Amino acid sequence: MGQKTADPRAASAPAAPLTQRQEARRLGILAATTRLASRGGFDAVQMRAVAESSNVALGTLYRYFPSKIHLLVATMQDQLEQLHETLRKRPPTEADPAARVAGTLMRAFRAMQREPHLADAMVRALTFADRSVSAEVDAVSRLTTAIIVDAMGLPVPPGPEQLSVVRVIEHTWHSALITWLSGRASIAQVKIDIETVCGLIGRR
Amino acid sequence: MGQKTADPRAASAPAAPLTQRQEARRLGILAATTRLASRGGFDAVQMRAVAESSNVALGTLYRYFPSKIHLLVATMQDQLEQLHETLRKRPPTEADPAARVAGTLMRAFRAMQREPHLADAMVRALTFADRSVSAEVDAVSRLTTAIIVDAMGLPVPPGPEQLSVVRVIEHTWHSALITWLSGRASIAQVKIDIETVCGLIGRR
DNA sequence: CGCTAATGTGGAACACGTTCCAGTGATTCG
DNA sequence: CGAATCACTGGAACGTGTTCCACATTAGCG
Repeated sequence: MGQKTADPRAASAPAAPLTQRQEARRLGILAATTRLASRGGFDAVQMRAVAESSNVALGTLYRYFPSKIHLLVATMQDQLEQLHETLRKRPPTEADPAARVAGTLMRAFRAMQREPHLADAMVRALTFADRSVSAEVDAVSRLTTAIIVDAMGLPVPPGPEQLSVVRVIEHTWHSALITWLSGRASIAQVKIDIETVCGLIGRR
Repeated sequence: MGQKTADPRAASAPAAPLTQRQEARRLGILAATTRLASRGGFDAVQMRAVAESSNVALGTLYRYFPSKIHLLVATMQDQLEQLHETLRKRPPTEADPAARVAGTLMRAFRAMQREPHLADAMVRALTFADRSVSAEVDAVSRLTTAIIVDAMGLPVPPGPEQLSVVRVIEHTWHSALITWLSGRASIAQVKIDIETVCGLIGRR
């Protein structure tokens, strides 16, 4: 009676396998979301509009993504995966680990500047998410961590102290992004903040 | 035409003076908000409920606070002012500036733990706020900065580098709070993150 | 091929933030 | 005191996220 079988994508791995059609639908929804978000930001991503724009019924949209927040967090995950891919192909070249991390984050930041509305939608969703989205937000967080750890060029299993530093960098990254998106900090200030926090790297 | 006279409290100082009745109303609204938030968090702060609970018509509530976000950010400002007051009376006693800041933030954190729902409502509002609330969010940010600067025991005008450090600490504080509130980080982890970022103090 | 369960469709309905308005005080100024 | 202005009330109305439901389509499976 209760469960209507598994959602088509509970967290990431151990969910229903998704047929081709379903995967295509999912991607279509994410594409529509990106499109709408790139225009009007968070507010423009209206569930009815997403459904229409991706040729899917509202109920179906909600079956794939149980809330607007889930949808936008999934979009962020999508974008981050692309970024991670790009970064793997052309990794940062700076000599100093701290500079590599700062450079990587600034690259990501520049990508956000190109699509500020999209960035707005994704970041607002990320920080507004409550416990019901924690699994998905966690996935995004792991991705971000991976990107930073890669940039640091750490030996595979980083120690707990290094992980703390990475977490603090991630905190600063998110929060600085928010202050920029809400117009309370300039691009230059975000840069300074990122560089400042990267000063934590390579110290004990 | 257009402006319906000044809102009863645009940002902070240069607004309409507010009569006693009005100030009382304002405080009543904030009290009702705190009450409701302390129970059910962000979702429980429903504008109709706030209006009813503070014996004010919905339209009046909106005249005082133009949105739910404004209302919650104002509540946070209120709480922070109280905290600042408390801290001024009993300042941190640690010898090291970094330890003083960490201790101060942990004290604030403990206050949040006592009212997690209230904290949830306020912090979610703070990070969800868009440009239309930037003045109010800025006021909160200035208050937070003041608290941290006080704890550092800095000479009155801190240099730009020190201000960057303070901003990074603030970023970490907000973001760590969010991860705790959404159940993705433990209290211990928040403590570690705060202590880690405080390692930036007293260097350079 | 037909049966059955799972999926998808279209749309109504509901909740809550927000806006608006007509009427009723309350306050101030002449 | 009278009049004008402003604030407050009560409530209707609207938009958007979310839920629900009756029906249609699809996909596997004997």
